[in-house]
Amino acid sequence: MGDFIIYNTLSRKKELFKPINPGHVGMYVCGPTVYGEAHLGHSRPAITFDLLFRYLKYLGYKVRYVRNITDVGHLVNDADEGDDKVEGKAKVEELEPMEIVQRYTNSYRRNMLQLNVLPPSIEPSASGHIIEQIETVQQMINSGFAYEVNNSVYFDVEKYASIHSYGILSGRKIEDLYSNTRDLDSQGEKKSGLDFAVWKNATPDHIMRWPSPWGYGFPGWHTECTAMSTKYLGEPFDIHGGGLDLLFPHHEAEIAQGVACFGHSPVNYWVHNNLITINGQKMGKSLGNFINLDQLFAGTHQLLEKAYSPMCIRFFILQAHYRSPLDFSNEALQAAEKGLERLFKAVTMIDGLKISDQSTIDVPGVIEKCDNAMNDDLNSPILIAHLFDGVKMINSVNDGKSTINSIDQAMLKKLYNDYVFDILGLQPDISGAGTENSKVFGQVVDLLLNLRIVAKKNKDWSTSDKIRNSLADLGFIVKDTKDGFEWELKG
RNA sequence: GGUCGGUUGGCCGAGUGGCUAGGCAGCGGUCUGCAAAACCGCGUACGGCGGUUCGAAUCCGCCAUCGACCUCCA
Repeated sequence: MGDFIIYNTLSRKKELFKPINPGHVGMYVCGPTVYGEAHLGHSRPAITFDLLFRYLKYLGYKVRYVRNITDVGHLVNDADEGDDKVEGKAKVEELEPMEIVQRYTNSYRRNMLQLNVLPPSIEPSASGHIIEQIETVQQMINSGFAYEVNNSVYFDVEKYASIHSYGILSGRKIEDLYSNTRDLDSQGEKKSGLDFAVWKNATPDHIMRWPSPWGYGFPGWHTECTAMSTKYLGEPFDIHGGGLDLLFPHHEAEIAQGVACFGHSPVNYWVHNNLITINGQKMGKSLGNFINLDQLFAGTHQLLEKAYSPMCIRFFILQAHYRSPLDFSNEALQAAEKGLERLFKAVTMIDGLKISDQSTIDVPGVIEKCDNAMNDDLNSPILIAHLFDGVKMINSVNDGKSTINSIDQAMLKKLYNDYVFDILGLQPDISGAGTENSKVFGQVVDLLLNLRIVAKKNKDWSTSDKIRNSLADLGFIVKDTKDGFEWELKG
């Protein structure tokens, strides 16, 4: 567990990571609201924190990773008015809200599996933690930072700000917030426009409502994260992650709620991933550039020139640093696709490299650079750059222009296993490989190409080209090597 | 309007006060019956204008521009 540095939004600095309990890390990440298909936007935090999860484990930490499923409490329009998102979707589709929740939870998990995102240790849902949330609300009332009005409970931001500082995470000043609140009229029953609901009264026409000390209702939009993160990770806990768009007000409110409940800040390290744009534009439903992951994998969106595999998407996202904005375009994705292919190809060549007594390549140097890159705030693009330096070495040895000894070969093997597969979580497409059918199939192709070798020996170029061209028409790429051939089937 | 963050070669995308990022595409070469792959070499970029400095793409100021957040959003 070396010196792992991570950027903390709270201090706006890179900090040395030190867990509360040596050897153990508690991490909470804001998961999806399950009222629609998972889209491109969901992939970035999932992959970013998957990378962090994997790297912490690689460093030897025992990690408890909690990622919630929000299935209640997020409102469609104004913060404290309008319908619950899940309930709204349920009405449109004429389904039980829990059917909506189940359907989109399933599809989210399926998409995450495709992206090779590891399942979190615990995946709690808001609707399954109503009792905990009621307790959290009660704690806020007891400490004097929340008040009840007409069967709803609101967080008293003004009172909180008079004692603690509201806005430490997002860098906002309370005065600015007042002057910038767009809609002072919608204050309604709240004491102040800045106050937010922690428990909301619900009339009988709401389907999703639960009994509470304040009557029937549902929890406010920030309550679940405070209740569930501290239930499973304690307080304070180590890392809280999420998209940059959640910084304000969601995470700011979580800090305030945590302080109100426990008397101290609930989280040591706040980590935020940047957002994704498409052709330089923000992704938005109204802009027509909202791409679901299924559409991306199938190539069925009008902005897509082709389908992109989940691994291509994963690699593309990892080629940018998690705190930088990332722009999706067909050109960029296709570049990533080709690069990834080259990387995988080199990895499969390591085992077959010719061993020499001496190495003319610097394997330990590459390893050190890779470690340094990841230790510096998860710099996956730098890591990948160094892995490509290694690719050059592998190819060069394979080409007979450099040599490698057995020790370096073993180190190289471990390096790529650790970094490509375990940490970056990239995996070659192995669908269909290894089955009895595909074995026989491969043998048939080998047979044809062996015939071609004979033709080549006889300088019968017309036969040799016919075999290659015919196979090419069927989607095979044939490459001659010094002592034989290679082939692959393009999907 | 407020807060914050960008602006890097054909495209994507790192980065540091002086030392080649990397990927993709392109060009030239080696290899090959041809091709593909691979290898070698090449392009010499940092929004604009000032300033600090022996030296700035990297620090400071101003301007331009883009974006995020300020309202549910990953």
